[in-house]
Amino acid sequence: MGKKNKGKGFEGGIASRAEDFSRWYIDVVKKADLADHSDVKGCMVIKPYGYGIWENIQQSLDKRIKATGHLNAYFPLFVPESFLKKEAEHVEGFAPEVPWVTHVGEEPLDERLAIRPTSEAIIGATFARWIQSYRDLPLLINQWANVVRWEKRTRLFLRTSEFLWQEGHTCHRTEAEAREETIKMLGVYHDFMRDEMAIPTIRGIKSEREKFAGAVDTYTVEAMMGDGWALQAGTSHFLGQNFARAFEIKFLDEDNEHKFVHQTSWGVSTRLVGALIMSHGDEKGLRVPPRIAPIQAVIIPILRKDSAAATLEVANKMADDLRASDIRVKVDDRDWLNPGFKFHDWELRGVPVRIEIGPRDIEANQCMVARRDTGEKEALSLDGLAAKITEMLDAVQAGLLAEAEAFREANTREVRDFEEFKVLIAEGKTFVRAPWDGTTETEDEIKALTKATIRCIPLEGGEADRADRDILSGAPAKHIAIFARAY
RNA sequence: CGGGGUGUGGCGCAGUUGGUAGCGCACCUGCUUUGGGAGCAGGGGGUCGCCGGUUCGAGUCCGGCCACCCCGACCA
Repeated sequence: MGKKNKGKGFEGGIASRAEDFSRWYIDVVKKADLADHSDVKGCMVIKPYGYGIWENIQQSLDKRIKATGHLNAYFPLFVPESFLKKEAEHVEGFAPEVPWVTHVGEEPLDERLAIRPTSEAIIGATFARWIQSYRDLPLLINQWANVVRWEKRTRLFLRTSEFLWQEGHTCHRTEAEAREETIKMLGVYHDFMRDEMAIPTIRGIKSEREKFAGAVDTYTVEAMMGDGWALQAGTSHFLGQNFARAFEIKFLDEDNEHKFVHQTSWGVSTRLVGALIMSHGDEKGLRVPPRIAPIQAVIIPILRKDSAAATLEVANKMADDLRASDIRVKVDDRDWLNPGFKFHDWELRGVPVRIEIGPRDIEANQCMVARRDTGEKEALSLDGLAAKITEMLDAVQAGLLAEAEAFREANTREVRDFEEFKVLIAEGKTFVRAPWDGTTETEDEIKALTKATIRCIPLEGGEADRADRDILSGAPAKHIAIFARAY
């Protein structure tokens, strides 16, 4: 029995988040039933609960993508080698991690097929046929798909050989319009992550070294994880006319001239589930923001032999009432587990609100309600419960965002001295804002010396002062960049 | 691709100097429990990663292979 022993040492427990963050992450993914390693190296099995989170991310983001005028379509998984090779930088960037289909049965194919690492090539070739006139523009397409990048080192959700994502591909008449689209979709990601996932992100532009193979400019939304490391949560690329030239995506303009389109592409992936875990998790496990949670409230009936049926009936009725108010509810009616076990179980899975209902409560026309984010527990009347739960879910949503914002603020520093820079990075918990001379040489040297990479030059606050000198080289600074250890 | 480590019931592990496999959790049955990880009793489940060698006998010793994990390199 010994309840005291059932903390850390308990078999069902997880590693301490404070002591071993990466072990904690794996434990949460597995014990909260989000995903598992598969029989294929580097690939994962996304389990129903984890997939439920992804589905909510998908549905919610899909609405925003459609609300900005984009339409969903689907393109092939296979990319002919000749297509992939058309954009030189692109193929060079992806070649090392592309798996190839070379045979059908025993017959070799005339041309081998890449399993898509991303779809610029196959979509570009298609767009060339779709577009004739300036009246066909802008062309605003999105696809939900799986892609494959054969990674040498993988981590559940954060970097797997196959992953699920969304990739937007657009064509525009002018560069200005395409650039505007690039920034607009970066904003859609930023707002989506803030409003739905309670994850604050920094919008910025990537350095030459970190940008997408084939892009002119790559923009990113960078998030700070619970250990202070950075995670690129989404990207938006201004492709210029690189792919348009490679695939001859041309249109006849008003002035009767053939012109190449200006393109963008942008994406987020199942990595967002990893971002969610590492942003909001705590020592007890996962904390899922209510708007994304597959289960927003779990009802735990306190079942006693003599009153079990009556208690269950009240619990089920309560669930129906909450569902009528669009709350996603589950009644945990497993009669072979005691309440204490269930409390821990649902806390580990991060369900935002827990409702306990037992004989004593029923008598008093109340229930006990606990918030996952703060741990606060209070008695609430059964009358008008749905409205109060809805209110509480909003409070949890806001609370998680506020906590994440405060954490990032507390762990961001503006630095002008390289010694201080080194110390902060070595401690590994900080976003360091520092002047950069804009050269790849300096960027590489800083990385070699400290392991810190330039996450981005933030769109807000990325301008260097005239007096600023590069943190390492001492040369006049071109930007204020954000440096951090990154996943 | 370099360095290190680990492969034994579903999971986590133990297994002395070689003698034919065990523990915890989980699972099944029954009874008692149930408001912070329940108790008792009974029960099911393993060709010890693979191949070969040494030996009367190998989870244990030797050789080869494979897989996975950790650290690095690499990774829009």
